[in-house]
Amino acid sequence: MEEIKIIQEPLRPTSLSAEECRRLAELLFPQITKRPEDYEALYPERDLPAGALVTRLGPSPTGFIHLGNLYGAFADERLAHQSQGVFILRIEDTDQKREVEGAVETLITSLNYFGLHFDEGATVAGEKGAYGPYRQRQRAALYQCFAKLLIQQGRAYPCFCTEAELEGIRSAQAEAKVNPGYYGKWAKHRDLSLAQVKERLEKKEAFVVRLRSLGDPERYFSIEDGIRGTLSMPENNQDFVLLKADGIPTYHFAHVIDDHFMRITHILRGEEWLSTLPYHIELFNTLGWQPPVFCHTTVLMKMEGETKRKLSKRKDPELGLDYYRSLGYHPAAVREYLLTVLNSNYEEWRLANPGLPMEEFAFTTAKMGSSGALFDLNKLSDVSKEVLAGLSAQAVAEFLLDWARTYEKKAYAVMAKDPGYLKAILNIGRGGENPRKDLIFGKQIHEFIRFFFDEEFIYEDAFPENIDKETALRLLEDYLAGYSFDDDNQAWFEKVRQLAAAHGFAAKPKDYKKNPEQYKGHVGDVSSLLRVALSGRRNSPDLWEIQQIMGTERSAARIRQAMEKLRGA
RNA sequence: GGCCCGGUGGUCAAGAGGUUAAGACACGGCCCUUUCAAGGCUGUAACACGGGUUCGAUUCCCGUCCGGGUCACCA
Repeated sequence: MEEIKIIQEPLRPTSLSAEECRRLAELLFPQITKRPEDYEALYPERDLPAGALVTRLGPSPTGFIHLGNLYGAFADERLAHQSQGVFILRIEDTDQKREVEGAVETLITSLNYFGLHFDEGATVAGEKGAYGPYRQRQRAALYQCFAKLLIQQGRAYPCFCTEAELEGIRSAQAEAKVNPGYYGKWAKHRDLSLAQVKERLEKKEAFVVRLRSLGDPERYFSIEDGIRGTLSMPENNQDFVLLKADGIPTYHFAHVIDDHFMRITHILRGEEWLSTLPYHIELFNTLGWQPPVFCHTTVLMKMEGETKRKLSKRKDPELGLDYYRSLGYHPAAVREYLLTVLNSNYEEWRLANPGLPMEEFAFTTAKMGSSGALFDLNKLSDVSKEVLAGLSAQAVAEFLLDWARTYEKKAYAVMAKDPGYLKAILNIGRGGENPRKDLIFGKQIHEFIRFFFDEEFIYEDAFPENIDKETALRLLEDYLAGYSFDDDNQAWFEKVRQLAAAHGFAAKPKDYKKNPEQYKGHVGDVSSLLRVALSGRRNSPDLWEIQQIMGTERSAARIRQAMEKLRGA
């Protein structure tokens, strides 16, 4: 990775003396007694094989994750695990207001469901790993230690501005047509004297800690992004907030400190962080730490009307992970889909290696796209069909039942009654060179196979219109008389041909096409009649096979039921 | 609006200074076929625009346009 230009000479050093800075720090953080080097010792460099990557997922516990989050998380997971590195779950709970009860548990369960497992970090039970705690609010003392350090160094200061004062600054800036923000001469409390601070403190005024930025936005630095290559950005000059009034850090401060002390090597995050990268770089430089490799992923987009839009948790609840889970998408299918979106060469690899587990694919950040990808349901379906077609009937049956048990209880009761039957149904067209691919997700599979179950059987389609009622009844009656479970597929269909011929239908469609006036129809029409009788549908898998699975009794009952229906009609 | 990131068929995308500009999904046609699914063959369809640099630009540079992101004591 390329070296980052270090921001050097202070533009406007603090007006306080070194001694005053020390006293200020002590005044603000008397309770902080640990020193920076204590933390360096507490969280040592990791002893990992060469080339091992340490990545982290840092969700905020707002109780909702969508496909876009999974997308990034999956990249993190692959990078860590394929390099024998470490994959960490860190809960970024610095915003108490937005926290949702139980969100962490939901989050972990969901991620696990989709095959993401963490080596270190927060767990449902608590946490594991030597670099914890992994919930940021529990690391308050650590952040405060470094806030204190920066104040000692004259690189941070307390700011007592109220909401109204900040608003005043913003409107003045708007009027003057300059960039908004707390910086330079607009940073009112940047040069408060020690006495002034004391005075406000005595009045119990709340304060935040801000960085005393030394950057100059006229100057640019370049940085190598793991996904996007060389990036050119202006230096930061914002005195952004490090510690909020409650003593809890902002994302910016927590991110830099945690990623340093958890010894993270690669930071994957959404491109919405690109514009604050200069904040983070200034912080890393100020603290004298080597920044990890930044990898800014593209956000997953959604089509809204004519335009693309970033996935939003508020507007797109249907893109929430639980949505896919509740519809019964197989986790492997979702993973497979995500991988095709994540790495452009994955599909190619998959085509060449149909049988290999996806873990063997060499995932790289360089192959990740940097333009916004649209979530493509068609593609997900296709991938899903492919994945399900590759599983055994047993595996599909288990998956289907697991899904139905929680999301489709009635269906579960029906399907679970006879596991052998269910398995036989799901085995239709499975295996071999060109398996059927009509199963996509749980709910859809259930719809697809429900006609096999008497409890759920209904006539979804009408009987063929070109066969009159009398003929239809006679056909069904004769069919019933001639049917034998022991016939093989060919023998069975031969009988259907004969049956068709006996009732004035062409035994072969070609004959019918040649002389349509000589026939009532052709064998296909007769099949169609049988198909509706047996399955309630005009389209279904192979009829002979269906009857083999349903058995003589059930099949015969269906035929009789159809006759009843015809008579009644 | 400032700043940042992007722009190759409908979608996802490969690609290199000279290619007939891959592939996948979707869509159309044909074949196979008792329906469906699968399979085989095949077709429609793309380098945002304008300037440069160059013998040659979709590829490099600049501008324009378009899309997205971000400008919080949210992450």
